[in-house]
Amino acid sequence: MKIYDELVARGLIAQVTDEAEIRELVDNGKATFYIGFDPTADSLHVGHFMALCLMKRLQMAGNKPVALIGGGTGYIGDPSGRSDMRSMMTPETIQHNCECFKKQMERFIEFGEGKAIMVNNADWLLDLNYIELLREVGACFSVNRMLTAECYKQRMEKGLSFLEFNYMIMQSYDFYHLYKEYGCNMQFGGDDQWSNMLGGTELIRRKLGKDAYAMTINLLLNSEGKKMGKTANGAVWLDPNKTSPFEFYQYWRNVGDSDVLKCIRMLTFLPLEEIDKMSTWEGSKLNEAKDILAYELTSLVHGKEEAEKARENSRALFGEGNVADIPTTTLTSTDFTDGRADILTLLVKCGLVASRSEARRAVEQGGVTVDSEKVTDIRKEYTKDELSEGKVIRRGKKSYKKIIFSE
RNA sequence: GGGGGAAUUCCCGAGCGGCCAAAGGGGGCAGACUGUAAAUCUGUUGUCACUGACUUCGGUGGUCCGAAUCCACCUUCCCCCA
Repeated sequence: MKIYDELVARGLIAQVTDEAEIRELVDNGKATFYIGFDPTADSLHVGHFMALCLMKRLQMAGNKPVALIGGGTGYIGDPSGRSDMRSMMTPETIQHNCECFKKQMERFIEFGEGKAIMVNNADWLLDLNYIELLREVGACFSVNRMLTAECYKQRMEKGLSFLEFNYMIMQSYDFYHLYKEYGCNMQFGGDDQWSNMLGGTELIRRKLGKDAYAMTINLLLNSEGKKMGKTANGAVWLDPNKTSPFEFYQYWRNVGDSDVLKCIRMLTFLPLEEIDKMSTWEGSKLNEAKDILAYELTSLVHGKEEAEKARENSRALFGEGNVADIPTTTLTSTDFTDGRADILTLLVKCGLVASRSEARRAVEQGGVTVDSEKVTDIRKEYTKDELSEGKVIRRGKKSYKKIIFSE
């Protein structure tokens, strides 16, 4: 199966400017394509991960990827897919985020001679001259047309600043620049980028009279149409310090039944035939698919070893087996009063709850377990001796900590 | 530039000068049921020394025995006209 068909089969392709032409380019390794990443945070997240996978898939098919870091566009902020204004980032933050992105990307994609290249649009955007730009590029855009773009329509009610309105122009300029500089003839991006990407192809056509192509990938939505990769605490990050491998694993282990197959198809590199076999699985059998999904992804992002650990710990925690390596909090004498510490203190100290009030509630509602024994008394106390061996304290089904006393 | 409106707890959103830690919904958390799923039901959701006390309603002052509620100024946002 050629790469284009595979992308279709995996449900990745959302919109394309010219299917026949793109298929031809991509299948024969003749595409030099770019994907842009705006440094909105100090770590990549799942959405970026999908884009990186796409890069990898296309790279394996012989195409040349260009990873663009939005060190320049980050100064503006993309209004697409947002109902509110982005807060402006300081140059320092942008710089820092760019560095973080760069490091993370290098783990997924091979950069170097004849391989992928990485560029930063700060290098050409920051020095643009306003008047020159207006004359050179601004003349090619119709405000009337821009306003009809879906991404702006959504913002017409809430308000759209001129700053953000210009984002599309900057992104278009990027494409134009890369086309001239690197012969980059194709752009990929999330489906919310469609209008911005079309802006680029059009600019290239107008300025250079050449054709360039754009293709968007489907956003990863769950069965309810909400973006995946988000938790109550924010995004699921690729940085192990922000989202631990275990949490990462658990996120995927817990996806809804109706989303498992889709995720496996879109995010993993498992062969399609194997995935098709899974599609007949039903009911509790689907748990196996979830396990595969979680393992595969954790392994891609954090490496085999971490994936192995996360899987083992999960099994130990939710099934049988010994919990081998779990997050541990070490207490010292100062955490004890008269050599004792009550359950509420322990819960707070190990970070399972935010306050003593919350700890109290958790205990009162029967959600706290110490070494598999339910704790119901909020005054229950533990001595240093009892904790010197370490105890596993668990809040609810899914959060737990090992707590240990050490002089 | 002129006129009008708004700011409440994680979010949306009610809120009469005392009965307001503040309705309702969403979300979160916990429990039951399960398959670490979904749906459903129940409880809970400011803090603490928890049958009580303390700190919250954009900010700063003021009126009052008493202010989320009234007044003044400030900040921010939105709408209409230009």
